[in-house]
Amino acid sequence: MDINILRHSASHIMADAVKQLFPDVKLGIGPAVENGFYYDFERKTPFVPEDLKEIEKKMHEIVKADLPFKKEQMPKEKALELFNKMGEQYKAELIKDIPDKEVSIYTQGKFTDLCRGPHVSSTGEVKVFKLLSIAGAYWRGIDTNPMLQRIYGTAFETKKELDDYLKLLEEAQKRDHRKIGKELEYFSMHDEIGAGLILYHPKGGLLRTIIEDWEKREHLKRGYQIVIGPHISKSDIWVHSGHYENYRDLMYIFEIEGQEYTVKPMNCPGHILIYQSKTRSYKDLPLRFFELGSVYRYEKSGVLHGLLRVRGFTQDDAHIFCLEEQVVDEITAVIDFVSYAMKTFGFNEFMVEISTRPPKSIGSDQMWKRAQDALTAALDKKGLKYQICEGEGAFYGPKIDIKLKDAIGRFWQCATIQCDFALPERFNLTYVGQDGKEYRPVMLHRVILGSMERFIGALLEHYAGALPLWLNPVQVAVIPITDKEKAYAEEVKKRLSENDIRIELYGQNETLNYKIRQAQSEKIPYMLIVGAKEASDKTVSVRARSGKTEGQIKLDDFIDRALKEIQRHG
RNA sequence: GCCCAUGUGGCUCAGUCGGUAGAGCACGUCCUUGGUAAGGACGGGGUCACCGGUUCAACCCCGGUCAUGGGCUCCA
Repeated sequence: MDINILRHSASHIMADAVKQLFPDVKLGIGPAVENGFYYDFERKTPFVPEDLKEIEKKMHEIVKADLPFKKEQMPKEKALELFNKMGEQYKAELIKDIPDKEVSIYTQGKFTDLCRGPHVSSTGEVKVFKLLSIAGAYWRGIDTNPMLQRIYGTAFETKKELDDYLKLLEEAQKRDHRKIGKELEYFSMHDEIGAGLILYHPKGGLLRTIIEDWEKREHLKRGYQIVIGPHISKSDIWVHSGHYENYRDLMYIFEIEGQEYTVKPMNCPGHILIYQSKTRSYKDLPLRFFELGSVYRYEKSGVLHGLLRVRGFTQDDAHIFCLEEQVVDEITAVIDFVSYAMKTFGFNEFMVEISTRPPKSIGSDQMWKRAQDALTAALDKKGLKYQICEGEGAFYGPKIDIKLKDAIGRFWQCATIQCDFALPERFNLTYVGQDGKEYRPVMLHRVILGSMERFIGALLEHYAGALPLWLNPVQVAVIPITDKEKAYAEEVKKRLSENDIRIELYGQNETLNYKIRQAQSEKIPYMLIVGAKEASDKTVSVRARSGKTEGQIKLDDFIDRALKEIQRHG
């Protein structure tokens, strides 16, 4: 059976139950969605969590009654009359927008709904379901429309599938980067600093440094040049670029001595100015400018979410200026870079999307077509499958988005590649061709990890906080059993530090068990336990984060092993 | 920005039909020197997010603000 049909039927049963319990509600829509279903209702007083239990109870009654879903086809006018009579103004509005002459309605028991169908044959088939949450949602998703009350639920064919799904939700909650970030002291946010602004604690700062160092090395290897721009600028540059017109409301703007300034919301114009700082020849291209660029955007308060949606963030941003005939190769190289990055950071699967021209955009149709053709050509060359998202592109060009699949199957938007024929036009960028004439370069915008913030959030959730050795801010905990081994513990610390292994010495006056527990809950990859035996033999006893222990091994052997593991990014 | 919920020591949370608060963990001191996930005792720490109102009296009731969470809309 198609799970979506089951869920759609479950949503009708829920609406039926809600109507029975709260006759004054008006129906919105109730489709099946990715992991379940929802139904929107207009109601003066919002639903409360206790209502969900009552609604579920009523739903079980409806299921038990095993009422058949009856389909009826009728002319639009008749349906309109029917739903108007029922006082369902939202349904009436939907009917008016249906282009066909006839519409179908479904009825189970006393509940009738406008619906394309299909449905299961009777309510008795919907045995396994659960209501999950209450939320507000705009009628038809338009923010000037009234806000309806939405109830989310899910349904499955078997109890086991439902239990597995609930377990997955629980697991996701355990991995929540906000929880882990706090527990493991990676970062924090503060009322006094402001919403969406991140304070990195020592461990978060170190993790970011490790990632940023990796980025710089890898970019230099691939022919990028590192550039750095200021965090504020006069507004003029954004007027020139067109961002001012499109995104003024989302920019931090302030005034100094009558001159308007903005906090940088993007890195591209800076890179463009660097490009323009001298006459460029076709021989210079491609030029690849890379910047770990911190940008600030005044995102609406309601969209902020942990590290995933913030107001201040640092992109691993680069702009590639190239000849049109180099575009496909450049995009291909970026895709290779992304694959390498993903593998390095431990993500094994990904999904690709192409987004096309949005309603609000600049540039000619011809430019958009050429840009999009270049993107698809590169993906085809790599043999990658992709989905097309109509109208989801940036205002200056189409883009490729790459989403990483994490350890529990969720997707994270990180890398994007955007093809831009528009900004070079707007800034009148040129290069001198072989014939001595001026030509327009193509500009590619791209990020590999996206933003440090979001990527760190993704990493923490992917690994549930247990970062691999090369990324973990603390790689080794040295745990002396008693104070008598302190001198040897210091020696071990020194030897590891000399080899650039990041260690923490657990020297407190506590029991061995206690210290192991601490190191374990901090998710430190290796614990080296040193007692009298180890001190006299110059060895360490190794306990891995997994709980696996091994007897004494030579300190040098451990260092060797650890360095190798770090090298292969384990 | 919109709808709903939440905001109590560093953390997790309890509590008061309105009479200025409590636990565990963490922290400090002392005792304990212990072989692979919590040794013991004592102690310090909160103007109950902020501002205003009602009241003899507000952490608790009302209004506003800020922040967080679940969604919607949005994401150059």
